[in-house]
Amino acid sequence: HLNQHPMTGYDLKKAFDRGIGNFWTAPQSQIYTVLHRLEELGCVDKEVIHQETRPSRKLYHITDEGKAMLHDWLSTSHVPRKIREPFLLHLWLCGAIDDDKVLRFLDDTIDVLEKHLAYLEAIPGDRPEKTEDPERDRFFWYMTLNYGIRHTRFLLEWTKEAAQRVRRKEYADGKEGALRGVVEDV
Amino acid sequence: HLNQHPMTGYDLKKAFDRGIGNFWTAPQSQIYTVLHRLEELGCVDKEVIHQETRPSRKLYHITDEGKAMLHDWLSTSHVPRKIREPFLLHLWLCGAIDDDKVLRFLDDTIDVLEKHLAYLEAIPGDRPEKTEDPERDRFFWYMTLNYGIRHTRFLLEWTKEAAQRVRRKEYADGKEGALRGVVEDV
DNA sequence: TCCATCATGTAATCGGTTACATGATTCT
DNA sequence: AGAATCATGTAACCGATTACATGATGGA
Repeated sequence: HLNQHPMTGYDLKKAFDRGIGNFWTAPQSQIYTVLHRLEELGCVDKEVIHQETRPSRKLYHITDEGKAMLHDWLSTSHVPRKIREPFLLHLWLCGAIDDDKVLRFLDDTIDVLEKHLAYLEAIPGDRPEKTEDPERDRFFWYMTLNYGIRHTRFLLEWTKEAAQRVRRKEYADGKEGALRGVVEDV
Repeated sequence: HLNQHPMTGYDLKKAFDRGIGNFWTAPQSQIYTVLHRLEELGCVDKEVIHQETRPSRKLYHITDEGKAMLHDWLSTSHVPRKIREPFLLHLWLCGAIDDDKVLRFLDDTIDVLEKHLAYLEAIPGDRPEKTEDPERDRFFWYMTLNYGIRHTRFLLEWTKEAAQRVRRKEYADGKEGALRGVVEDV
């Protein structure tokens, strides 16, 4: 982001939205507060450009310190062991409700996922706003989209299978049921 | 949870940890504050049982109102469209660093995922603490574990593929590269 | 003797979200 | 005429996390 060129909070917000806006949006107020925080930490320098008619633009330049921190953060993985997914909580609590409610929930989920998948798949890989970016950047943008699509597909498949099992009432067969495809076919 | 039998905060914490502790843990303080909140909302009734030697236990019983709310929440899906995954942010920002750093990140991620997968796969499907639960509850517990494992497998596969692509420097071929398996084979 | 179990809370902090507030310019 | 773009911020709130605080009992 501002590793390449200095940016204002406003620019940053736009870049963010266009970049991973499909998976993550940050409110504009947060951008500004984070930018202030980064400034205090010495990660960025502020350059104020006065304007007559509008609020003065604040161009933020990344400092060497900021660069170091960024690179540091980027070169190690940050995969959480605990995936705080409401979906899992939901699933776990399904013991408390009866089958048709569970199925309503699962079918509802399938529906949402299908719509979302369709939406993601409809995003053109060569959208015009992207074409001005350097090839390598575009590649990583593609990768995030690819991830999103594949992930949603995975979710969809899994949920469909789960719904099948509930429909067929395959509760009893622990390993042979819920864990099928987990224990045996490794 | 306390839909079946009344529980204390302490019990609830344990049930929670044993239930979906692998994917979600809540600090003990949160349990208590949420319980207080639920009481104010009229979702639970408190029964105080005095004890000489210890703090008095507070048994919480779910009310009809609470039951209704729970069932309501459980029978509709809550899949977030925005999956605020740090991983995606990370991936997107990879444009800012060079290939070996990207690969270090991806390999690191693969490593973490492999360890995590091994951990999840080592969890016995018939752990003793579970066997006292009713069959149907156990089924849903299995399902959460199943989800966790399959999800981690998906992540692992995807990340390995991604690392391959970076290693082979397949940046250029947008659709044919990053989106392979997305655009064509639908 | 030391650790785990039982059993409850409060206080401080922190990051994120929503809502509020302003105001000129340019495109439709 | 009305919407979108440019451009910044503050304030209130809310949920989650961490740390602090207590203290008996029973087993290794």
